Amino acid sequence: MDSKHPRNPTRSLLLNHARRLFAERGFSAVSMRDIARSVGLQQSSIYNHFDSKQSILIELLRGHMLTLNQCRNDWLSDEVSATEQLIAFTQFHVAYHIDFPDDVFIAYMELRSLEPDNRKALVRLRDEYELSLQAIVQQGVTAGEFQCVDVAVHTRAIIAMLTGVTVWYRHDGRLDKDTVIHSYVTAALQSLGIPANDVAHQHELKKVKHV
Amino acid sequence: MDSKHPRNPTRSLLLNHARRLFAERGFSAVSMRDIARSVGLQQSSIYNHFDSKQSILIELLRGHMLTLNQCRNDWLSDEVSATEQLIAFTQFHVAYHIDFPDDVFIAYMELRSLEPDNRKALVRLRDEYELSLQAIVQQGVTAGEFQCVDVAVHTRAIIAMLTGVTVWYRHDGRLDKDTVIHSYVTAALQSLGIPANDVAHQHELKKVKHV
DNA sequence: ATAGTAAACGAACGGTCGTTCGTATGATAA
DNA sequence: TTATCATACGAACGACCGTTCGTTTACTAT
Repeated sequence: MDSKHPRNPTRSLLLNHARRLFAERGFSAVSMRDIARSVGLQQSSIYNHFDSKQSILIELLRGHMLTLNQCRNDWLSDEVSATEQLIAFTQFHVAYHIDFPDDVFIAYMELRSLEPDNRKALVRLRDEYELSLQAIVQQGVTAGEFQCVDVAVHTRAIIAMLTGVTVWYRHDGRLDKDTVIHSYVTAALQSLGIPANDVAHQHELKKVKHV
Repeated sequence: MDSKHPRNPTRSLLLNHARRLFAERGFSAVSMRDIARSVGLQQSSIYNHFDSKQSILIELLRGHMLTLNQCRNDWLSDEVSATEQLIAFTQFHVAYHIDFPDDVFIAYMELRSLEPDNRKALVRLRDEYELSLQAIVQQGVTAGEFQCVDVAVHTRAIIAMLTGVTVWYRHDGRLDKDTVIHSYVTAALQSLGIPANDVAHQHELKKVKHV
C-alpha cells in the first residue's frame, strides 16, 4: 500500500485535518466521519491510509515529539555557558510552540488516549526533552550562574511557563513574535537569578523548521 | 425536586465521581453509564439529580471557578507591598492547585465542551482571576519593585508556571508541599527580578479551604 | 490493449451514546 | 391509614460510533 508513505497527499491532508480537529475538540469528541468530511471523503476511505483512529493519533504525537527533540538538538550547542544555553533553549521552545500550537496541545492532552505501550514510548521522548533542560539548569547551578531551590522543580516550572504561550498567543495580537520571545527569555533568566537587562538581545533568532 | 440541593448525598457522590472521571479521561470519553456505575446506580437515575451530562460539567466548572476567586480574595490583602502580595498569591495558587488538581485540569481542558453562553460566563471568571495577578505585577512594576518586559505576558507566564505543579506533584513524592511552594515562590519572585533569598520563608502558610 | 493496483465509494455490522418513559419502592406528612 | 413525592429501576428510543466489506474507478506498467 503506497498510501502509507508520508508523501501521499491525501494522507497528509488527513493528518493535517485530524490534527486541527483533535486540537479543537479532543480526540474522543472527533469521529472518523468528522475527519473524512473535512477532507471530502467517505469515512471508509480513511482506512486506505490508516489502520485505525488511534494510529492517526499515534502518528501525530510521534511526529511531534521526534521533531521537537531533533530541532532542539539542531538548535542548541552544549559548548557554551549554561546562561547562553538557557537563552537558546527558551528562544527555541517558545518559537516552536508558537509555530505548532496544535501539536503541543494534542501532546499535552491526548497521551492518555493511547494504549499503554504507545504511551510509554512517547512519555520517554517527553522526558528526554525535559531532562535536556534540567541538564542545563543543573550545569548553571553547579557553575554558580543560577540560583534556585530545587533543580527538578525549577526545570518543570520554566517549561510550564514557556509552554503556556500556546494558550494565548495570536499572530494578529498586540505583540509580535520576537517581543514575546524576548519577554520569555527575560522571565526565564530572571527566574534563575540572572539580571537579564544586558543579555536578552544579543542572540539573533534562527528560523524553526518543522520536518 | 429536593435532590437538586447541593447537600443531597447521592448528588454529591455523583459530582465527586464525575469530577474524577472527567479529569482522568476527559468529558467526551466518559459516559453517563460510567458515572452511574462508579456510584452503583443505573444511568437513568442520574437524571433525578441533573438535567443532563453537560449540566454536571457546568456545575463542576462553576463551583471551581467561584471557589478559586473567593478563596483568593479571602487569602490576599491589597494593603501590603506588591512583593508581599506576589508571595501570598503564589503561596495560595500553588497550595490550591496541589489540593484540587482535578478541578484545575477539567477547567483547563473542558471549557470548550460547554455551550457558548456557559463558556463565556466561566471565561469571565477565569479572566477576573488572571487580572487580579496582573494588577499585582503592574503595581510592582510601577513602584519599581519588579522588572519585566511586558506585564500581560509576564503575568500569564507566572500563572502557567505555577499551574504546572498539577502535572507532576504527588503527595508521596520526593518533596513535601511546603518545599514545593517555597520553590515556586522563589521562582516567581526571581522572575520579576527580586532576589528571593531573604523573603521566601517569612510568611507562614495558611490552610486552603474548599467551600 | 491489458493486467495490476491504489484509492474511492456506499452499505452494513455490532455496539455505545445521551436521554426518556413508565413503574416500583420507601420514607414522610396528613 | 393514606396520600405524596423523591428516588431508584430497567427497557427502550433514535442517533452516532469505529470498523469491515464488496465493488467500482482511474492510473501505471507491461
